[in-house]
This record gives sequence, C-alpha cells and structure tokens, in this order.
Amino acid sequence: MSTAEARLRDRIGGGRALALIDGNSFYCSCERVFDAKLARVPVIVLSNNDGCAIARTPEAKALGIKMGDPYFKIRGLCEAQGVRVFSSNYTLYGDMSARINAIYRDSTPDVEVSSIDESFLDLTAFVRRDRVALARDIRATVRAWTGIPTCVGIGPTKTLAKLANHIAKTVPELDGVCDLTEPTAYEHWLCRIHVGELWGVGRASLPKLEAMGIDTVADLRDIDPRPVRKALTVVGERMIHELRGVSCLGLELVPARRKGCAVTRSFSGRVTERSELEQAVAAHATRLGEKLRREGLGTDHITVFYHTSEHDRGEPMRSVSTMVTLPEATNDTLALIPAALHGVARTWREQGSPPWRYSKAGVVTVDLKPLAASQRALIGQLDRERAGRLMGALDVCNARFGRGSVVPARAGLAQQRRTWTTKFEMRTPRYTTQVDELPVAHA
DNA sequence: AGTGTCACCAACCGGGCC
DNA sequence: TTCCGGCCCGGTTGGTGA
Repeated sequence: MSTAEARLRDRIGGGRALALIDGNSFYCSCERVFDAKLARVPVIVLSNNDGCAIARTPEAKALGIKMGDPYFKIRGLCEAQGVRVFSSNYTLYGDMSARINAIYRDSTPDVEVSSIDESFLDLTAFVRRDRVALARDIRATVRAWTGIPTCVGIGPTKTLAKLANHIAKTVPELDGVCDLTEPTAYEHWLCRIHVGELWGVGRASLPKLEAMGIDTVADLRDIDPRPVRKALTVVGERMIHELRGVSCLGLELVPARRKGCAVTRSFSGRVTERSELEQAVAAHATRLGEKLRREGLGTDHITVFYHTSEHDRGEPMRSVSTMVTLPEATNDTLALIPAALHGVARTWREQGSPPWRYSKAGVVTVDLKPLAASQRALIGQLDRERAGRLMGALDVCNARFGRGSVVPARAGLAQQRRTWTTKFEMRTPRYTTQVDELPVAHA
C-alpha cells in the first residue's frame, strides 16, 4: 500500500483510537493474586455448580484443557497433572474488576466497562506515540497495584481494538500491546489472522464465511458486503465496515439502563419433587427482587422456566416456560415469589415412572421499567410504601450479614437445601470484600 | 452422578388492524 | 362481504461473547 493510501485509511478511521484492555485468564489471575504458590502452575476456574472450565492459565491450556470442558471429564487429567482447580468466586472477581477500572479512569474518564474483565478506553486525544506509551503504563500500574496481568489492543474501531487485543495476547514479542491505528501494523496483521478469531464470528458464522472463500480477516475486509449481510445479517456487514475503519459501534460511557434481568441456575443434582422445584424458583425470585431493587427497576411480568437436561439421553424430556403477569410493575420479593410459584402451579405435571428429572430452573424478565415512573394499576394496586420499607430492611440485613441471611421461608431454609442448591466446593475466600475472610499475613 | 450464566441483538412469524 | 398488502406488535428463536 502506498503512503497516500495509508494516509487515506488513517483518515477513514477518523483519527479515532480506542483501546481494549482485558485481564489475562482473568479469574485465574484473581486466584493467583492471593496465593503465590499458584504462579506458573496450571490453574482453572469452574463455572457455577462446578460444571465446566471457564478460565484457564496458559499452563492449563497447554495441557489441552478447553474452554467449556466439563469438569467431570477432565478431573483425572487435573489430578494427574497437578492442575489447581477453583469454583468461581464472583464476589472476588467483581471487586478486582472495580479496582482495575478505577485505575483506567485515572488516565481518561472515557471508559466503557464492557464486561467483568474488559474495558474500552477512548485514547483519541493522545497522539499515536503517546498511546502506546500510555498503554504500557496502564498495564504496569494494574500489574503493580492489583497483581493482574493485562493486554491492550488499540484500533480505530471497537472491532479493530478487539482484534489488536487478540494479537497482543498471542504474539509474545509485542509485550502485551498491539496498535492497529499504525498503518504498517494494520496491513501486516489483518492478512495473518484467521477470520474465526474475529469478535462476532462464532461457531455458526464461521462455516458460512469459509464457504464464501473467506480465510483471513483481510479477506473479510475486502469482500463485497452484500452476500455477507445476506448470510450473517447486518451484524456481518457492520463487521466489514468496522474492519475498514468505519465505526459502527459507539463507545457507551454511560451504561444503558438494563432491559432485562435473569436469575437461572442448574441444580447440583436432579430435582423430581415439586416442593424442591418451588424452593428453587422462590429463591431465584428472591434474588431477582434484590437485583431489581438495587437499580430501582420493576417488572409487571416474569417468565418462569424449568427443564430436564439435554445430556440425560434416553430419559423423559420436558421443558416448561410460562409467563406470569403481575397487576403492576414491582420489585417486591413478596409479590414476585407468589407470581413465580403460580408459574410452577400452572405447569407442574404429576410425575410418572420414570419421572422427569429436572436439571435447571430460572426466573426471567424483559421490559424492565424504572419504578418511580411506572404506570400504577387501577385494580390490584400493591402497597409500595409498606413493601418498600420491608424490602429495604431485608436488603440491609443481607448486606450486613451476607446474602441469604434473611430470606422468605418459601425460598428454603439452609438445612432443606440439598438437591437443588448450586455447588461451589472449591471456592476461595472473598478476600477483598468480607472482613472475616481477609487474607492473614504471618510475620 | 455430573456439561454455566447472563445480556443483548436481529430475524422471523403470526395476529390484529386498516 | 372477502381478500390482500403493509405495518406494528409481541413473542420466539438463534447467535454471540465472556
């Protein structure tokens, strides 16, 4: 590419520079912060219920442990190879994430927190040389202050920043930073990265692109967008424009009000009793209420679902999903629980033999509304004042004594919770957020 | 014995309506 | 009266990433 073309392409990017910073094997790195013996040994963190591997250090990846591998299938390998295995500790990871984002905000206020371990930073105001220097500085600070290793990708659009981050992670010589606003680097890398690595290309889209003869990211950038739009919808077309430097995905500095909220869990065993299913559903409704109250949101209908496992081949299968309407929008646990239980009552079928063995249940809402502004019911109005005071007291107790200290009896008392509660058998302490779980230093 | 949770988007489809 | 097309809607489905 000529210099003139390079300048043009630079201008097409609008001179914008976005950085995507993320934590390397984030959950594993959080565990390593609190146990020096975990350095350089393979570490994995499991999903809820100790089901699958969802975070792996490079040492664990090298042993062939894949993202999403069921733990019961790799357990032998882990024991033989000395892999350190942890249940997920979201309280800890969430707190580490907040600390890291506070460090990012020391460099620029323009930060979009896009997930628990990734944030976009707008570096447009910095000249190119300073951007890379700043990226190295941020990495070093996060490492020094929190112990978490990170990588930084810089590009004129989100898609290119994300791609740059992937390159920074996989090419050791780059020392954790890749800048694709640099035209030479842009030309160099796009034709060397497989299109399957691109953000937005998953298991369904990849074969479609391959069928169109697309192999590298550069192939996708240079193809006629129309057939791609036909196969991958506007999402695919947007990807092409983003790769060309035309920004289609804006930076969202103010988190948008959430539109939906779900609480879903697999059971640690299989549930066959109606009373156990009811306990689980009531507990999920309780948690839903907590989440909605925290954000001042309410809902006037909830969907309750429960189903057997796809993996239980040869057993009777059943999947239930039902929507229950409330008289008006609420986040009162004592209104949500009866609604959720109504969903069970309406759909429960007496067990035959063999019985349905349910593996998972959940409570889901869409269309959340800010409660202050929501339409009041003409009939069946709920007593918001009274419910508000009661729920406020409940939330205060649970904040002080730990979640689940005070729960409605329908959600089950500790000694009744057997078959359905989630497993976390290998969870580390919540080092940074619970006083009684602080790490102890021995002098 | 046992295979995660959650949010969001886009497409699609059927029903109601004009 | 019936049919049709276009539009909006609500609900469902499938895809994605982390």
